[in-house]
Amino acid sequence: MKVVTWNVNSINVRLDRLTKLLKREDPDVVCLQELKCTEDKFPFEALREKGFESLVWGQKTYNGVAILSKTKPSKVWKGFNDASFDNEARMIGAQIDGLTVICVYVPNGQEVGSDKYRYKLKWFEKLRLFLHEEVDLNLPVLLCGDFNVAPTDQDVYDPKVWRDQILFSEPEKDALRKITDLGLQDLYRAIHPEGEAFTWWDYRNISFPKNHGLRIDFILGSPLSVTLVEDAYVDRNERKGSQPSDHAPVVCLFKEGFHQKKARHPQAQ
DNA sequence: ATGGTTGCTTAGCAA
Repeated sequence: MKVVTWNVNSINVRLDRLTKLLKREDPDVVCLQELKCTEDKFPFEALREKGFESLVWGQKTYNGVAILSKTKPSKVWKGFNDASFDNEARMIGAQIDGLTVICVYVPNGQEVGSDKYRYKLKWFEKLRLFLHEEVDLNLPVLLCGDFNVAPTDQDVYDPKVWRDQILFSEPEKDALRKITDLGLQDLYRAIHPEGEAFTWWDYRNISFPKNHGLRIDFILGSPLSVTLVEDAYVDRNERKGSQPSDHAPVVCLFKEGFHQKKARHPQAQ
């Protein structure tokens, strides 16, 4: 059982790279962010030919999220069912053979102190409440996506430069920590407690050749999923070559039996 | 140095 999350920065520009990734990694589930297209322009058929059914919440020009699966996923959420947040396509959730998969594209925030920054912090709090109230974290749950926050000093190339900057400010880190405090563990760090593994490099300033990156894309897992993690890595090579996304995919490999896992302590309602 | 690059859309915004 393999899960991939990737901010593609336009699904149609990245379709060729995506189909090669599907062949190379042979994942079971793929979470995509920043589709930058509406559902009528989403390449359902091209992905079906590669063996994947797609669940899509699109938006014109901006945002857009999708979950691809070899087995047909059932839609459980498109957004928070809250009109004050659901004008932007940033969250989609699916049930896939007893596994709950939630795919998020957290707002970037643009600049510390801006309106977009305040919206980002509110969005994080909405996500936390949603997870707390609507998701049974005693079951196998994966929360995957672009969180637009680097949690620790080793997740940025120069913590002194990034101190209090967007993607690394303390309120953003606190907001992410409140998500992980629900019991959702960073599965990359479960396998690799130390060391750099950036997932995003700005297109500007030749950031990638200088490895001026941040680790802001994660697969977070509920306790049952942590017990089954076998491996986790960043597909850094995907950032190389012609027309890359500015993000690299994050991959998580699980032992067999994931779908059979049942909660030991069903959540009291 | 208020820069730089990419994508969507077509001059300006978002990242």
